[in-house]
This record gives sequence, structure tokens and C-alpha cells, in this order.
Amino acid sequence: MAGNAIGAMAPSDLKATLNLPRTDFPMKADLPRREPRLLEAWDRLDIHAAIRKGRAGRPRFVLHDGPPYANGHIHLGQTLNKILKDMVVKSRTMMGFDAPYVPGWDCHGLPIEHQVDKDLGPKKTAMTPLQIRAACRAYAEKYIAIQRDEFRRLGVFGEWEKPYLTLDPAYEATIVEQIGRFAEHGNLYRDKRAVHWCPQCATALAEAEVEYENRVSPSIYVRFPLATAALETKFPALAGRKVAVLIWTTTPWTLPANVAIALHPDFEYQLVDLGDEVLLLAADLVPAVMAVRKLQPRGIIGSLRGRELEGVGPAQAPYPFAAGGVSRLVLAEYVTRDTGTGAVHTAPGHGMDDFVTGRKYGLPIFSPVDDRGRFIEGLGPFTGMKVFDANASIVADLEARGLLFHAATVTHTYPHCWRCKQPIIFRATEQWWIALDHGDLRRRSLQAIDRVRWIPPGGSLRIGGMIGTRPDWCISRQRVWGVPLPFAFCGGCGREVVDRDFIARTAQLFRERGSDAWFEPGAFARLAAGVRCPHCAGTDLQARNEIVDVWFESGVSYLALLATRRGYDWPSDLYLEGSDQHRGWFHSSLLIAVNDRGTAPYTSVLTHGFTLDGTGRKMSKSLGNVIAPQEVIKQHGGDVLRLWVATVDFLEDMRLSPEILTRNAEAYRKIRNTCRFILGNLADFNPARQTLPAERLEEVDRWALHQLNETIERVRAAYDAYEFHLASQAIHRFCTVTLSALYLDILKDRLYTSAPDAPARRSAQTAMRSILDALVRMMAPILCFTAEEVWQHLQGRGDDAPLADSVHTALLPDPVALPAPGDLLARWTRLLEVREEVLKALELCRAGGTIGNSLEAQVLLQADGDLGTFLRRHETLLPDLFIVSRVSLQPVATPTVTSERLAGLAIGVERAPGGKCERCWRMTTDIGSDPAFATACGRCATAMRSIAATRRGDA
RNA sequence: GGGCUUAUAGCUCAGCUGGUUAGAGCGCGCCCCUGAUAAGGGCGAGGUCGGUAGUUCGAAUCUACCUAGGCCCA
Repeated sequence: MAGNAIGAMAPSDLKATLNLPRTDFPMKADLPRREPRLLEAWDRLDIHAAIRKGRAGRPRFVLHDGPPYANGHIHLGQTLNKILKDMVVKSRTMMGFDAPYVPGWDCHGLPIEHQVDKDLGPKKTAMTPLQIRAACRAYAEKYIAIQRDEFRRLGVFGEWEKPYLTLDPAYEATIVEQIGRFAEHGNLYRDKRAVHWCPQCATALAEAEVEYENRVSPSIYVRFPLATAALETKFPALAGRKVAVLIWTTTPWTLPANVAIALHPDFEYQLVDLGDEVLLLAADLVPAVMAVRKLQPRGIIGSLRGRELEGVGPAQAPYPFAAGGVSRLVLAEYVTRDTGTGAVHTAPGHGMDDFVTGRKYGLPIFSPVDDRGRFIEGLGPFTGMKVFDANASIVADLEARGLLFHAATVTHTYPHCWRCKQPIIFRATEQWWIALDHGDLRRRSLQAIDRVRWIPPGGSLRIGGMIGTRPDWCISRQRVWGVPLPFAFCGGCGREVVDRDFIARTAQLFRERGSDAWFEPGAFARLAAGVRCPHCAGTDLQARNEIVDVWFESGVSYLALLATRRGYDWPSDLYLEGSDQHRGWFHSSLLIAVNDRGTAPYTSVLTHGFTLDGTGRKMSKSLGNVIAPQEVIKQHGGDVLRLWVATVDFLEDMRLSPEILTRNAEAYRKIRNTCRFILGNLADFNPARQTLPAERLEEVDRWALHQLNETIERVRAAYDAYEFHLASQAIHRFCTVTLSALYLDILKDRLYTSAPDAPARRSAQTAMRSILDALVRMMAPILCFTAEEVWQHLQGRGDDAPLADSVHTALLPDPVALPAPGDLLARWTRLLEVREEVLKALELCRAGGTIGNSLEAQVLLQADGDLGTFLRRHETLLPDLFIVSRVSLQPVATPTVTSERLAGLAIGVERAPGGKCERCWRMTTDIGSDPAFATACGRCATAMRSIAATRRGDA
């Protein structure tokens, strides 16, 4: 300011004496462009190493990553999962924990092999297992790279350069070792299991390879003659009658393998008298069954519950091949009364349900069909027939023998092979199993569940129910892309060979060379050298290429991590996955860990729900409501996506829609702008030199800091409890309500118009600096990019105590130390109540056209008694608080508002007297009182003189 | 069909062990400002707490059933 021009300042010159916000922190976030630059900056900083180093020696907190499947681009669910994990890791890190994060990938298994199959087409048949495995590996590695980049783009910190992979040799060795642990404990056994089987392709199919198509099948009702001795005491009328259980089936070819008839324990079954015979079937289905033959029953001889029939009989199966033709009456819950007779022909060798029932009752698992779907030797007239061709012969045979009650056809959905499109069958095959009840594995697992903290608590019930009732675990797969099961088969007696040395050598081989080594010529012979068959002592051992279930692979993950990395403790602190993993990874990890170490691999398990569309429906291609994270990032940026994750209560299912994203983008902008405004007002503030002690702060500033402290407490508690939505809400609320609408609005006059170094202004800046410093730390786990951006702008301000390079190496804020508030908070609550009433009055006045900007107003307040005293005590604060030019405590003749909430308060609003100061825009009666400043008020004149004096001093 | 689970304003969430006219933020409508400006501020209108029936002096909060979702099984 030139001294000689002081008296004739134009409005623009006056403006130049204001301390308006200055910052190069952009208002427009432009996250899609800016975030990649921050990622690069973090790379240059080697942020992850820096954090690890900074937390070395601190109490550890291990969130163990559940490996996503290395297949395809990441979808919203995986995105949510990784962001949640990252917010846990970042918040725990900022709470002072050493919280490493090692991402992992699930690399083996059917989906990849399936896809590679498709890609290879007919070529695959000419390829060796090693060649196919190489193609699978390439496929997995391609998607690991893709997903890694996509996850990193979300701002997720972790050991991306050194993830754990289920195809790593060391990992594969752990898998084999853990299989060995089950073998040691005697939980492994080999037994039959019903699987989907394609007779055309001569291969087992996984559920994913089965397609359901319409097909026309026979629909036949068959009599199973029943021995009634046990029933005759109750129903004497049965004596001497021909009695049969009536079953219904669409697969006549499975009748030769029949061993039982399943009834529902709760259904009512009737003995229906048809004159020449008596049929037993479910009461509800009698009319429908009679209708197919247009019969009228003569009467009902008796009725009884399914459970009363258990073990009655037995009935006689049409064929003697299985169990000598005996068909037991057993109970099963899956029997329905929608169709059929309520009595279900049961062939455990040829049906999933049947198999389970067979297991339960100890029935023979008879599966007289070869790889090509032909009946094997010993099936009499059917030997050599293809099963679907045999249907007609069997129906004719039943007819001839008087066992056929009725035959028709039915169109229904039937499983078909994904590759050859032909109908498939169920067939019992030999598989490897882990026994759940041997060695108390199930009971010990249930006990381990009780010692884990499940969030939400329902998780305990959910996994407990599953572990409590699940059948034994089938861990073998007849596939190529996976870890070979470390077992041999005896060429002499044909039985399986489970050998400790063989398993140990296999583990060692895999550790050194990876599981591909299994397939190399001579490898098996070396592993089997010196091993004898425990059953017949034979030494002619043979390989069978079976691989382990991928759930077993991923279930080993924490043990594999412990085996290969230093500094991890058992068990981990947290597993965090979607609630579907109660059945999956939590489940398999638990069984393996309990078997190996007797405890769960986690002390707590946090689950999240699923991402749904805006109306609460699941996202699916067919509904066209899928939201791709890549699109969200392109449109809004990673921080907006992260903010969405942080605003929802993830324990339940979460909705996402364009509207919800827009909401979050707006909330984001509010937070961003709040930071920007504070940055702008700290432009000239040197915290090391200009910070005022807390006792000397203006009262509003102290109040604001108390609000900050309350927010800090809330946010810390929320992070501690993984309640990110409460943290984000507290942060957002603090920005909008406390700061933007109130505190910062009130502050503007003080910040802009005071002399830069005026204590009142430094007081505000002191508070704002504390606020922004705390705010940005609180934001960091959620808005990791923006927090960093703000942090960088907070630096390099002549700060004597430089900040850490990255906000992510800093700690969450502790509450600011303040003098005891006394009645400060109560008084301010009351002042703000008055403010609300005044704002209403101002609004009315504005609507009436008396004022526009509230600075044009003078507020008259009338209050008696206690409130009057209270207002007088705070009189000087009031104009700033209301952002008006003048407040006068005086009787109000014609109140604009008479408060309902505050008894006795009457508020009048009128235009403030005097003229408008061109500098501070307040209405005052002392414009031009300093002749040097004709258009400025006295307060501004003083400020400008002070500024001028300082500048001269500087010069 | 079974196990677990959800349902509070257009959106995201609070609402503790049942107790006065159910809260917040955003959005929306109207208005102000133009010295946070592709910003900022104010006021206001929105809910029969999914439905029904109970328990209770009293229920969004407890019970039963129903409806519509979700995950996992079958």
C-alpha cells in the first residue's frame, strides 16, 4: 500500500487489503485424472515400505486376505471387499498398529480350466497335462496382473509385488503337508460318491459344467411288493392281500440299482384298496395318482405317518442285482408331495439325494454302470446296454412282470453336459474324503467357533449350523489344473496307499519344483520308491492323477503365509469376507486349522453383505443392472467409490445406483471444498510460529475445537468397531453442519477483514489448522487420495515442523488439548438455539424484501429474566454469531418472530442503520470516521493502518 | 423346502435395555449471496417406522403370522 494513496482508495484497492482465501488446491477434484498421479507419487515414495518401517515393533494387527479367484476383471463385490479391507488396514495403521496386508489369489481350479478348455477347443485332447497346465497358469497369471492393477487403482495398500499365490511352489507344499496332517490323524479315507457323469465324454462334471435343458423322459409308476407282516397287527384287513408301495420315477434305468424307498417322516401315507391290490402312497397324492389311471379306490384300509413306516417291510425291488432285491423303507426330508407318490425310489449309486440317504442308512452304494454309461457284467438282460437305451427294455420288463402301474412321458428340465450337450447321469465314483467325526474334528471345530468373535454375531450360528450338519468333505477332483493328491494306488490289490514318506517327499518336490513336477516322467516312481501297499505289501504302485478341491487350497492360506513370511502370529486377528464365505473360506480354513493346530485361524471374523441395485435386487447381466467398478472410477473416481463403501452399513446388503453415486459425489465435494476453504485461509499461517495457546483462543474457536474433539472421539470409536459408516457420517456432518454452515461462515468476517497478524485472526487460524490437521487424518482411511492431496497442500507453508511425507504414515488425531470447558458448551448450545430463532426471523424479513444479505440487518432482541441476562453477557458476540451488522438488546415493539422454543424471546429485524462499509460490507454509522478512508468503517480503517504500518516495518 | 438375515422420509443412516408431537445429512421446493463462486448461506415440505394380528397403561422397539428382498443349502 503506497502511503500517499491512502486516502483515495477505490473499492478494488480496499479489497486488496482483505485476507481472502488463497490456495492452489483445486476445487474441481477431477479424480479420474488426479488419482493415478497420486498412485505414482506413492510409488515414488514407496509408501507401503515406509508405513511398514514406521510401524515396525508396534503391536501387530493382521487382517488376512481371502484370495479372490484369478479369473476376469474385478467386479463390484470384490471391489467392496478390498476397499473394506483397506479401510481396516489403513485405520488400524493410523491407530498405531503394525498392520501388514498381503493380498492373495486363488489360482487353481475348474473355472480357469473350464475357460482354457473353451479357448483351446479340440486342441486340448492332443495336449499333455503339462501343456494344459501351462495354459491354465498363463491364464491365471494374466488375470492376477489385471486384478492387481485394478485393486491398486482403488488406493489399496499392500504387498502387491509379493502377494501369496496358491500356485506358488511353497504354497503347494503347504497344501500337501496339510493333506498329510489329515492323513496322520486318520481322517482321510476313500469311498464312493455320486457325481455328475457324462457318458459321452466319459468324465465327471462339476456343477458349473452342467447345463439344464428340457428333455422328454419316461414317467412310470412302479409297484414294489411289500411284506406286510408288521402292519397286519394294526391293519388286519391287509392279511392275504397283495400290497405294494407305489413309486414314481423318470429314470427307469436306475431301478436295477434300487436298494430303498424313501418316505417323508411327516407325511401321511394311505393303504389304498383297489380291489385286486392295495397300494401304499402319500395321502395327498392319492387323487392325482388315481387320476392317471382313472381309478376309483374302493376304500382306505389305513393310514400312517412316514416315520411309522421306517423299517417296515421290506419291499421287494424289481431287480435282485443290488442288495438281493431288498428295498428298505427309509426316511428322507427331501421327499415332496408335489409330484409322484411320496415314495421315492432310492438308488444311492445314481442320485445325489439317494447317495446321502444311502450313507445315512448304511445302504450299499451300487452303481452298475461303466464310464461309457453301459450296464456292467452281471446285469442279466441289461448287461452292455446304454442306460438311456435300456429305459424301454426295463419298462417292457416291468409291464410283463405286472409291476408297472402306469407309464407315460414327461417333459422336464434335465442335466446335460456343457460340452457335448448330451444328457448326463449320476454315478457313484471313488473319491477321497475327510471324515468330520473322526478324532472329534467336528466337535473341536464347533468349540473353536465359540472362541471366535463373529461380526455380526449371527455368523456364529450360521457357520455352526453348517459345521454341525455337514457331511464328510470330498477333497478329490478328477481334473488337471490343481495340486495332485499325494497318494498312490496298489497295482496288486487295487487299493489306495496313504504313506507318510510319500506325502513328505511330494511336499518337498513341490516346494522345490512346483506341482508340475508330479507330471514329469519318472517323478512318481521316485516318490513311490520303497513304499509298500499297507494292505497287501505290494510294491507295484501306480499314480492316479487326481487333484485337491480348491477350497482345501485356499483353506490353507494362513498356514502357507506363516510358513513363508516372517513376523506373523497365530492366529490372525481378522478375516473379512462376504457372508457367503461361512460356507466357503471361513469354513474350510477352520477345519484345516483345527486339524493342524486345534484353533481357528482367526480371532474375529467380519462379514459384509452383497451389493444390490438401487431397488434391492441382485445385480445380474440379464437384469441389466450391473454397475462395474471400472466405470464408477472413470466417472467419479476411486475416492467416491470408497466413500460409498464407507457410507453404507456393510454388515447388511448394500445398494448402489447412479443416484446413490451422485449423492456420494456431492458429499465428497462438500468435504473437499471444506478442506479447500480452510487451506485457503491458512495460506499465510505458520503453525510453528503463529499458533496461539489454547487459553488465548476466542471463545468460538474453542467451541469449534470442542466440536472437533467430539468428532474425533466418535470417529476413533467407529474405526475401532469397523463402523465406517458412522465415521464417514461423523466426518461429513462435521464438515457440513459444524464447519461450513456455522463455524466457517461466522469466521469469514474475522479472517478477511482483520489485519493479517491480528490475534483474533491468528486465533481462528490456530483452530482451523488443528481442525484440518485432524480432519485430514480422520478422512485418510476412507478418502485416501483426497486426504493425501490435502496433506500435501498442508505442507511447505514455512512450517517449522514438517509433516510426515504421507498422511498415511501419520496417526489418527487425538483430541486437541483444551482448557476445561466449564459452562462453555452449555452456553453455546443455548446461543445456537437463539441463533436458529434469529435466522428464522431474518428469513421472514428477507422474504418481505427488507433485507437480502444478512449483513444488511440489525437484529433487535427482547428477553426477560435469565435469558435476558444471558444475552447481555454475550452481547458482543452476537453480531458475528448471526452474521448481521448490529444486534441491539431492547424492547421489541413489533416482533418479527416470537420464539416458541425460547420462552420470552422476541426478535425484531430491520435494516441496519448507517452506511455500508465498502471493505467489510457491514452497515455502520462510522463510515469515513478515519478521513484517510472515506468509504470504510472505523474498524476497517484501523486494520488498514495496522497493515500499512506492518508493511512499512517490513520494508 | 431348510438354515442365517434384512425391511425407519426420494437416498444413506441414527433411534441404548419398549415411554413425551420418530431424528440427522444429502436430495427436493422456495429464497439470499456473488470476497469458498461449476462455490457458500437460510427457510420449508417430506415418514400410518414393509403388512396384519397380538402382549402392554404405552411398541419403530417384544411375540406370531404374512409380503418382498439377500446369502448359503436342497
